[in-house]
Amino acid sequence: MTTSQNLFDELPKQYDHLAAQERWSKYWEEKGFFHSSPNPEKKPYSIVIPPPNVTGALHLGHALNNTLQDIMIRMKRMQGFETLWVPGVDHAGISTQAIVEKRLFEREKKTRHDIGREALVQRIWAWKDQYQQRILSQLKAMGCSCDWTRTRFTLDPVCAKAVRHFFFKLFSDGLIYRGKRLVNWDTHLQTAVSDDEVFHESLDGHFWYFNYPVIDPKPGEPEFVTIATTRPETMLGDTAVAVHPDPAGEFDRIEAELAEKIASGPEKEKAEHQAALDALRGRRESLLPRLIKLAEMAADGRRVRLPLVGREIPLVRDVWAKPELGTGCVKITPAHDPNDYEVGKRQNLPMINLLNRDGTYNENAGPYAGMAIKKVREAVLADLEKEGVLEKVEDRVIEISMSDRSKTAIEPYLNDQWFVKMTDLAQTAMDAVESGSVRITPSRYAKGYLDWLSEKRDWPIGRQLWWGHQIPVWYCKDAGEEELAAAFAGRSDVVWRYDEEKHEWWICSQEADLAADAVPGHELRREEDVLDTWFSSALWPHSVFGWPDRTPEFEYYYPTNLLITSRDIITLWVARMVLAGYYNTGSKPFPDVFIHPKILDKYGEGMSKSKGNGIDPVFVIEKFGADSLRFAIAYLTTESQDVRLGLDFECPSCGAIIEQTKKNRILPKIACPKCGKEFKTQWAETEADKALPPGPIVGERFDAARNFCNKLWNASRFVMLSLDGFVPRPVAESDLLLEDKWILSRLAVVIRQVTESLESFKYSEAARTLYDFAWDEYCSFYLEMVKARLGDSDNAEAKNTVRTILVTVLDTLLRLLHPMVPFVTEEVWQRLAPFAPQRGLTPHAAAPSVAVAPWPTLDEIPIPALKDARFAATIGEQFTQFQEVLRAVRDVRSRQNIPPKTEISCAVRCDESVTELLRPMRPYFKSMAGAVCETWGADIPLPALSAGAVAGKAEVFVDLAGLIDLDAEIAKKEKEIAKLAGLVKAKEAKLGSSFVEKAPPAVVEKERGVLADLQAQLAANQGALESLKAAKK
RNA sequence: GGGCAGUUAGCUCAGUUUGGUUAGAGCAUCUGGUUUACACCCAGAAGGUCACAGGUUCGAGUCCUGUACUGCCCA
Repeated sequence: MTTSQNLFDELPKQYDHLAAQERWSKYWEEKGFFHSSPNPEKKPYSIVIPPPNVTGALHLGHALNNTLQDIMIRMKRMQGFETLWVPGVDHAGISTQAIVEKRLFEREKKTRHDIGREALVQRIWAWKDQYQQRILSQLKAMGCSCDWTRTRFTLDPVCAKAVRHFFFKLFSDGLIYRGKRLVNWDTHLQTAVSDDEVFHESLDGHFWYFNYPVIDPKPGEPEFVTIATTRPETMLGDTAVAVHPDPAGEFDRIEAELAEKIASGPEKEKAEHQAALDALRGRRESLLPRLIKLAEMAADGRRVRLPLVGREIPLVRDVWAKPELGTGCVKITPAHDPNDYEVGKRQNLPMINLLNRDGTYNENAGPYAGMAIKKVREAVLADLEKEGVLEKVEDRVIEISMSDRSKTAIEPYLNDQWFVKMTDLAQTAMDAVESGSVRITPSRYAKGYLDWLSEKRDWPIGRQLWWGHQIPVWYCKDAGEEELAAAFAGRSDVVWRYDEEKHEWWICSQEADLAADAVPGHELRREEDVLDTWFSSALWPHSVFGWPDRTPEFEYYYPTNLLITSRDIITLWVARMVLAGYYNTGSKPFPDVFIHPKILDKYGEGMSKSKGNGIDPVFVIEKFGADSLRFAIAYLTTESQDVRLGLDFECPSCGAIIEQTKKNRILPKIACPKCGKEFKTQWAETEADKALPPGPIVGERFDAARNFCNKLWNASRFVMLSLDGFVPRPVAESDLLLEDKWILSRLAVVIRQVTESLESFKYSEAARTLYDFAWDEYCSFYLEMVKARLGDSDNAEAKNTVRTILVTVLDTLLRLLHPMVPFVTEEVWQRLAPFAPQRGLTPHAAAPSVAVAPWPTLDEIPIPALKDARFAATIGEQFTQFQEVLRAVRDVRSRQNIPPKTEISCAVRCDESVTELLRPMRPYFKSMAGAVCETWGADIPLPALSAGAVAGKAEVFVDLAGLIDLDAEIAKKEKEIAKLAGLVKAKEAKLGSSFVEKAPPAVVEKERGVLADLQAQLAANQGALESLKAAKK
C-alpha cells in the first residue's frame, strides 16, 4: 500500500472535533505553552479575565467574551510576546449569598439566621468550589489558553490582602466616611440591594386621602390639609406636609407647556393633551385658592397635627409638591421615600425610621411596633377611619419596586452606610479617557462612562451580607486617644478616627485582624458588614499580581494590555478599575478597553441566569466542537451593540429539532415530541436526569461555522494526500503561473487585513476575510486548478513547486486561523508535519505546534511583486476575467441542462491581451467546466448555433449544435437585453446631465467607459438574439 | 424626561468612517449533479423602491434634519 492509501484511511472525511479537543488540550497543557513567567528577553502582553461570578455556569455571553480574549492572546503569543492571560472567578457577594440562601430555604426550610454566619459562609464556599470548577472546565472546553497556575478568586488571600490595603489607604487618606443613606431594603433577604438589582412592577393599588387637622386655624383658613398616599402606613413617620411655594406660577407653567404641545406636537396626541389641559384648568379653579392660602400658611410657619400619633409637624414650601397631582399637598416621610428624603434634606426635617431590618415596624411606630408592614397598613387605615380623617379611597395603578433577588417588595430604608469620596478619584478616571490614555472601543461608550463619572457620586461600599470581605473597621467606645496610641504604639498599620455622631472610635487595621481586647480595658467590636463586590473587583488588574507587594509579576505584567468586557458594567467595573489602578499603583490598569456586543436570544432578550435563557457553551461544543462555537462567535462580533442568536434543541435520539421556548428553556429534561424519548438539558440536577443523554443546542450560525471547519479539514486532507514524495523547493517568480501569483498575492493581502482587523478588534471582519479566502479562493479555485499539475508526474520540479505553494498557503492559513479555531488548526498542523516538515516559499522548519508558531507577516513572502498592491490589483483583474469566462460557460451549461459528462466546445471572442491571458488556461475550462475552448481572438468564426454570454472583456459562445433549448436561450437574452437597455439609458442620462461638468474628470471618464461596456454588451446580446431567432425559423 | 444603538433579500447579518460601476454573504428556496479533498459538498438561478419624509450634492444605502417603530442604559 502506498503512503497515500494509508493516509487516506487515517484521514476521515469529517473532522472529529471531540478527539482533537481532548488530544490537543492535553498536549498544550503538558507543553506548558500557556504558562507565562516574567521574561526580560521578551515584551509582555497580559490580559486579566473579567472574573465570571460563581453564582452559576457560564453561558454563551461568557463564551463570546472569553473567545475574543483568547483570540487576542493566541495571536499575541504567536507574535512573540511573553503572553499571560490570568483566569479567575468573582465571589459576587449578594448574588451568591442569595442563591445559596434560596436553596437553603427551598430544601431545608431554614433561613440564614437559623444556621448562623459561620455555617452559611461554609455552605457558600462549597457552592463556590463547585461552580469555580465548572466554570474553569467550561473555559478549558472552549480552548481558552489561560495560565491556569495563576487562577485567582476575588476572595482568596492574595486578593484579600489587596482589598485590606486599598481600604486602609482610603481610610488613612480620609476618603472613607460613614453616612446615612436611603437604601433599597430587601426585607426578605435582610440586606440592601443596589439600584441595578431592583425592577419595577405595575400593580393595582389604591390612593387613600387623609385630612390632617391644622393647628389653631385663623379665620378664613382651612381647618385641615388633605393629602393622598399609596402607602398609608408611612404616615407614622411623616415629619412635614409640603405645598408648592408658587402654585399659581406652577399652573401657568404647565398650562403653557401643554398649549405648546397642542400647537406643535403630533396630530394624534392632540386630543390627549387637550384633555389634560382641560382637567388642569378645572383643578386650577377648584384648588388654586386653597393652595395659595396653604403656601402662605407654610411661609408663616404654621403646623398640622399628625393623626394617630398626635405629633405636630410643619407645613413646608417645597417644589416636590405638585399642584397638578393628587391634592396638591404631599406628606413627607423622609426616612421611607427617596423623594421625601431629598425634601427632608432640603428642609432640614427630622427623619424618623419606622422599620426594623426584618420588615416589621419598630418602637417609633408606637402602638404598631412589632407588626409587619401589611398589618400596620390595615391597622392604620382602620384607626384613621375611626378618627374620621379618612376622606376617600381611589383605585389606582401603582408602580412598586421589587427586589430582583428575592422577588419581594423593596422598602426604602435609612441605614448607616460606608462611602468612598469620589471627587478626586472619579476625576482621575475621567482624565484617563479624555486624554486618550485609556481608549474605549467602540468609542461611543466613552460618553456613558464620562457622564456617569462626572456626577462624582460617592460610592457606597458596605453590604449587609455575610459573604464577602468584612470591613476591617473595629469600634471602640469610651477609650481615650492616648489609650489607643499606647495600644498601637509603633504600628503604622493601624489608624483610628473619632466618630462624633455615635461617639465611638473607628479603628482600621491594614493587614491583621484586631483582637477584641487589643485596647486594654475596652472591648473592640468589629463592623459586621462586608464590602461591595466591586470594591474587590476594582483591584483585579493589580491584585492578581500580588499588589501591594512589588512582586516580579506585578512589575512585569502591570499595566495589563487589554480589557474585554460587556457594556453593562462599564461604570460599575471598568470605571472603578481605572480609578483604583491610578490610586493604588499610580498607573492605569490597561490602555485599551474593548466593549463587545451582547448575545440576545431569538426573543431579543439578553442571556441571563435568572431568565434561564443562558445557553451552556458545552452543549454547543458537544455537537459542533469548540472551533465551530468560536468561529461562529468571531464571525458575529461586529461593533454593533447586540447580536441575535436563534437557538433550538436537537433530540439526541431522533435528531428532531425542538424549538426552544420560554417554557422549556428552564427545564432539566425534555421529552421529544417526535420520538418521545427524554434528554437532559444543562439544568439537569438529579442523578436520574443527569443520566439521560444531553440534548445539543443547535443554530444556523453554528452550522455555518462547523461547515467551514470541515471545509478546512478537507482542504488540508487534499493537500496531505497529494504530498507523496514531496521535496520542498525555493520558489522564484519565474516559476509562477497566473493562478500561483494570484493566490500568493491574495495571501499577502489577507495576512495584512487579518492582522489589522484583529489588532483593531474587528473580529467579524477578520473571520469573514479568512472564510472567503479559504473557501472561495483557496478551495474553489486554487485547489481545483493545481490538480492538473499535481497529476503530472513527468515534471517533478514543477510538481514540487506547486506543492510548495500549496503547503505554504495552507500553513499560513492555519496560523492565521489558529486564534479563532485552535483545535482543528493544531490537528492539521500536527498531521501535516511528517509530510511537510519544511514549509514556506523559502523552505524552513515548521514550528512544533501552531500554538507557538510565528504569526504570519509579509516578510515570509520573498518575492516583492507579490506584496505590491498594484500588482495584486492587476493580477486580481486578470483572474477575475478568467473567472467570468468560466462562469459564463458554466451558466450556459446549467441553463441548457447539459449533462456533466457531455463535453461542450466553445469559442471566445476577445482582444489580443485577453487571448494571451486566457489561452494558456484552456485546461481549466476543461477540468472546471467540461468545456473545450480552442477558438480565441477578436475575429473568429462563430459556431452556427450557440448560446453564450458577455463575460467582462470577452464574449463566450458555446456551440450548441444538437443540444440547444432555443426558447430558454431566447428568454435569457431578452431578459438580459431589457436589463442592459435600462442600464444604458440611465447611464446615458447621467452623462447627458450636468454631471459631466461638475463631477471630477476621472469619474466622468470612468462612467464613459462603463457606458461603452454596457453598450457593447447590449449589442452583443442583441446580435445573439437575432441569430437565435433566425435559427428557430 | 435624557442618552446610546438599530431598522438593508423570507430569516440572521455585512456594507455607512472617507458619497462614485449593476448593493453583498450565510441559511432557507428553485434547477442540475455519486467530477477519487469535502453531500457538513459542487455548479447555477431566483430573491432587495436599503423603515418613512424632507434636504445637501452632478450623484445618497452611505452626509444633514425630522418622523415612526424596536432594543438597551440613566433618571
